[in-house]
Amino acid sequence: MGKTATIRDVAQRASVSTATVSRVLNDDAHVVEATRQRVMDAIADLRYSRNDVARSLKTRSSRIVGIVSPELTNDFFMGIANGIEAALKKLKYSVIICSSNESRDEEKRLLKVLVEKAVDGVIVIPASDKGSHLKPFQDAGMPIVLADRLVEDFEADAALSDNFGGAREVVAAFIRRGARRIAFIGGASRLSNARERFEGYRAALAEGGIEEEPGIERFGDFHMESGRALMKDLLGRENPPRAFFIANLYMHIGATSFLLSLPEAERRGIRIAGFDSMAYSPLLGFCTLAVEQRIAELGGEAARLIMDRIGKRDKPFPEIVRLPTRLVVTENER
Amino acid sequence: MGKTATIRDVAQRASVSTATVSRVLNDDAHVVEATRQRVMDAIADLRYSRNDVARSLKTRSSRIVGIVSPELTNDFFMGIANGIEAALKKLKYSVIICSSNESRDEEKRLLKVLVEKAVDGVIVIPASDKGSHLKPFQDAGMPIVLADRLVEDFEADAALSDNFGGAREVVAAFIRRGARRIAFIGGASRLSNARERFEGYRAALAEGGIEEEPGIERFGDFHMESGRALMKDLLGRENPPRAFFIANLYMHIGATSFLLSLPEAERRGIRIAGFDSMAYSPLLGFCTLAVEQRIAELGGEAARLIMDRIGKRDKPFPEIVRLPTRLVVTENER
DNA sequence: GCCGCCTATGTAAACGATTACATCGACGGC
DNA sequence: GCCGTCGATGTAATCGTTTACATAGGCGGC
Repeated sequence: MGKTATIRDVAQRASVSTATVSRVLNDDAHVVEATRQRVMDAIADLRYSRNDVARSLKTRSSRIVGIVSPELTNDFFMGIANGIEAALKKLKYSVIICSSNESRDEEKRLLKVLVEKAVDGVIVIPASDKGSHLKPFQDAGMPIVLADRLVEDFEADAALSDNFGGAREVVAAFIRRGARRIAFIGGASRLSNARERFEGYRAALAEGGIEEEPGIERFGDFHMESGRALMKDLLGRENPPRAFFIANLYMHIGATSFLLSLPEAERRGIRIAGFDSMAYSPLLGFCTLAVEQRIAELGGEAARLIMDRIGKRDKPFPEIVRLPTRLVVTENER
Repeated sequence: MGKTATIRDVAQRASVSTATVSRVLNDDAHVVEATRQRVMDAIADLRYSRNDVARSLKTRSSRIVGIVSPELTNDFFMGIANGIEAALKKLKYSVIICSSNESRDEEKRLLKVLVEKAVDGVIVIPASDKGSHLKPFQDAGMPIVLADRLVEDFEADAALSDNFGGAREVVAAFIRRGARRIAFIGGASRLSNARERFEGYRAALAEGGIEEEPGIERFGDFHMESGRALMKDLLGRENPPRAFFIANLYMHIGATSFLLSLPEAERRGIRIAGFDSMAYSPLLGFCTLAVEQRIAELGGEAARLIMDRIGKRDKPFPEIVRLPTRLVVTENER
């Protein structure tokens, strides 16, 4: 198990200089076919594999983009990561995916690590509604792109879903299908996309001529437990609603699991319009409508944005991309 | 936006040599407190950040471990990745997570990329039951650890669940709770963990004095669609079983979603024992029992194995770790 | 007071690639 | 036949660290 071969070994074996080897490695023109072939043979013989670390040092480009996600075990975030990875693969870029565990401090620490690793850029799915801790990195020249949501005190390119439009569309469709009194369950309105979805809901109500009823609007935190608690809460009040718009998938799961714990009679006739659908959505028995985000495309756009920003670091203004959502009539309704 | 500061700039500003700066950066002893302080100040003043690429080049260690997973959008695999990341973080290691998209060729390509990136080791969750394409990398000196399952034609350290024991335990419990005629739905028996789970099921039947009935044993491919189809198939036969052991979560979801599409009367009394549980498991309404894998620990063990292997590359034999599972009585049963 | 040793620090050579610049033929135009 | 040009290849500096080795005080023992 000798040391791995270097470009010098290859050069020697092919009787050329390292410059020439490097040229064939990088598909440079200006190298005649015969030479190229000799080099290729030497590479194969020696099982040479280029050392990208050395390459990165010299070229000051690691061809790596960092992704910081609040969680790893979340199909929505990983769907975005997937979209990013697929898009970047074509450009021979790789991706380092890190979990901030929904902590702002960890997010900051990860940025520091990624800077040390000399990634060419970072795509952040923010863990909170704050962004000030990202600023120093951006100021130091690190390209940063936001995905899924915006944050306070920080401006950057961003790839987002049209949360407002999606919510409005699904609630409007819900109304067309006869729902009148529609409760809202969603994330804290301090978070950009939660707020946008809530506003979309309100817009649809207004356009449908339905009076808003603040008593049946509940805000939680994007987690199952929260969805479960809010559903319980709403059903526990006097004259409970029977139709719900639940603006987040995990809250939707939690709410549904609460419904399943009720006696058959109590839950009959309950209908839900949701946001997002995933592999396990067929299990969401009360769901009749949902809007899907174009998750992979969202990742693809984030990838495009980061590459643009890497390419020309002084693009004047942040570019915000809004992806349309898609209305889905759930099978469950039939 | 000047160039970022280097160790030389820091050295100059602190009036020491680069060697000394490097020493304080690496917590080397042999540097007196006053000097250390001066260096720290210079680092802060210049907002110096170490260039890990150069460090890696010199030390021949990138402090990065690659993870190759068949999918990103899969909470089970990402749970493992999470466990790995958490364990490695303590050792100042980072992680590159890549998706092989369940393709062996892509798996191979990723290994090549990771070798170029000079990762210190790779943890592979195999995309198939074949492993021969991993051998050349191992032979070339790359530490490789398997997670979740074993493969043919390739020997390496591995972190696995006790699939046999887990399946046996849950099926035995199922029998104790009155199930007699238990159908099997699982992955192709060519895959190591699918086979092990099937054998666990058979063992439990044998121990419970229940005769095996090959007609109600079905093998699919670990996906929702497959679970759905097999459930449909089993229920479509004459004298269909009412109790099922479904040896994989996604098949379980698929099977459940088929049940939900049936009229109430037809699905009444059906009971399922499952493998794994996740955030959305409360939605699996027919499930009464499940075994949980210790997913995070599995990742932690994989991390330990890879670090061991990185430390002493010539450990004689592959080490196989089997993690116990945990029986869970599902809320749904109450 | 000298010697040896130990501790803090400096010097400079790597690590393995890329690439600006130099070189060297060959070839075509006149 | 000479010169200019251009295409293929080589030479060697460089990227930012780490680290083996050198050095230089300082101090204790005798």
